[in-house]
Amino acid sequence: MERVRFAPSPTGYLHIGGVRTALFNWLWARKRQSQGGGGFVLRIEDTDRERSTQASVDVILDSLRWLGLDWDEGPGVGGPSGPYTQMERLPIYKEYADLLIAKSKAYRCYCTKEELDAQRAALKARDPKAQFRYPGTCRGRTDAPALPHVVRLLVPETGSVRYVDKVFGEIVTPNAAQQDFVLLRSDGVPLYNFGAVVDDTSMGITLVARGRDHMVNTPPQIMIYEALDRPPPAFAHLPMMLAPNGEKLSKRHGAVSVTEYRDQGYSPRAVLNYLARFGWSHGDQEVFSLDELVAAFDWEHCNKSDGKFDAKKFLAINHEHLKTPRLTSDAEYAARTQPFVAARGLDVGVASIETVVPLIRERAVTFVDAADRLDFVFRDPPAIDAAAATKFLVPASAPLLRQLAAVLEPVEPWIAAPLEAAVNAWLPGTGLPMKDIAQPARVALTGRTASPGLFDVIAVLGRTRVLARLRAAADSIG
RNA sequence: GGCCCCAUCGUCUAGCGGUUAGGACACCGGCCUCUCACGUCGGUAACACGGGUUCAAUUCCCGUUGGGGUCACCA
Repeated sequence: MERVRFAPSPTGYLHIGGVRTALFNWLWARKRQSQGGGGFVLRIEDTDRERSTQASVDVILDSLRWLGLDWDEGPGVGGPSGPYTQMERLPIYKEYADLLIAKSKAYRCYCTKEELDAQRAALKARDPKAQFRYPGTCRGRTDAPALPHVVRLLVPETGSVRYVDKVFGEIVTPNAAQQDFVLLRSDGVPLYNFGAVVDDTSMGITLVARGRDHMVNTPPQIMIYEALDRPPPAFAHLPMMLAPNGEKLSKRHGAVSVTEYRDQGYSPRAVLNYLARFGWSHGDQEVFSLDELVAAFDWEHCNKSDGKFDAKKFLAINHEHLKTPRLTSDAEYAARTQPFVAARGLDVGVASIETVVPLIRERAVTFVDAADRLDFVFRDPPAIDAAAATKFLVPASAPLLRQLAAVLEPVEPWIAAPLEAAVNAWLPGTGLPMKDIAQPARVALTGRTASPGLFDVIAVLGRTRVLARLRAAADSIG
């Protein structure tokens, strides 16, 4: 059984790059699950007590839930390998550290941070280019567990660590590049590499997939597995998602937290679709449902080179998902749009919205955009755009709007085709082209110069409101 | 600087020795048309450079250049 995990640090919002890591793991777990066995574990790595907060844990869990990335084990759902929060696992790390010390694979170090900082500074002063490595001061020192100490791994001076990355292939790193790094801090809290290894091995993780920025952590982690006499999991590193200018993607480059995209009216599956296609491909296919992603995902087609985030393409993918009923049903579309309609001060139920989704499906690029385009349907009287009125609600159009109202009034049934037929029958007598009547009518009915097709608008609004709006507009012209 | 990684249109990518180097987004035109979209047709646009290997390199190897990651009692 393949077991993967996502192990975020609760030090802020869930970053879009983090979502991609979670997604790839999740996709793999779900794919394996469909093939017989797969598990997705969520673990909170909160050992950085300075920056970790419960609020952040909540945001991360909410974000994952919104995205639909459910976990089989972890916070909220439990599981046999808990607890799933590192600060609740301190005894386990101590147990593993003691084991390593007993096996002489690790040792207690009594050097203080101040002493080490001083050594680092001294070296830097002597040779600015030199790289400080812990000199192994406490390697042979008499053990005194009662004294304050950290636990360091005894790293071999020679040799190298080799592993085969699922996306990068064979990676060889000389041991000389490592030092006797710290496993456990003096307060008993593990450092990242040790905590990750102890958790991954004790939770039965078989594949670790994470960002390429973690690739440098893999050799030391493998050393820990070896010291523990535990088989290391497989590793897969994902290329990084950079900002358009090649820098690390951060707040100053625009929205990077999942919640922002949620609030901007993105579809969670569009977010996942864009992220999945970033660093991974499946022939020429660009648009995927979640099921298609699960079925198609593999490590072989993961890319090795870093990429740059493209907000425009992201938006285009979102538009694609909103356009396609197969990817976003009317019901879901309405449910996701409703909060944004409500935010505009319109008290409208999901059911009412659902009936008009077809009107704006091809046009709206986000659910926020959808709410905006639907405003005229639910606001009565409609908000008339001043510029639109100045341009089209001119004296000459007043009689036309009244005539149009008269032409439409008796139409039966009140649906697009006969309504359009009625107007087409009337039009020749006016000697005007359709656009000369359509634009003033559009502004009168929707308040804007751009809207869904005029006859769809007329049909949806209903006889009463159409006649009222046309006549009100004509009256307003004076 | 040490160690590690990467390199196809502006961007995301297909390609796994022989292709008119394909798709998508973006951009620019045409068509459709009651507006805006959608749709559709077409266009501009890429193998970083230098050596090898080979009958043949975008593809394999080496180097150069460029870019990135990381060097903590952060993760």
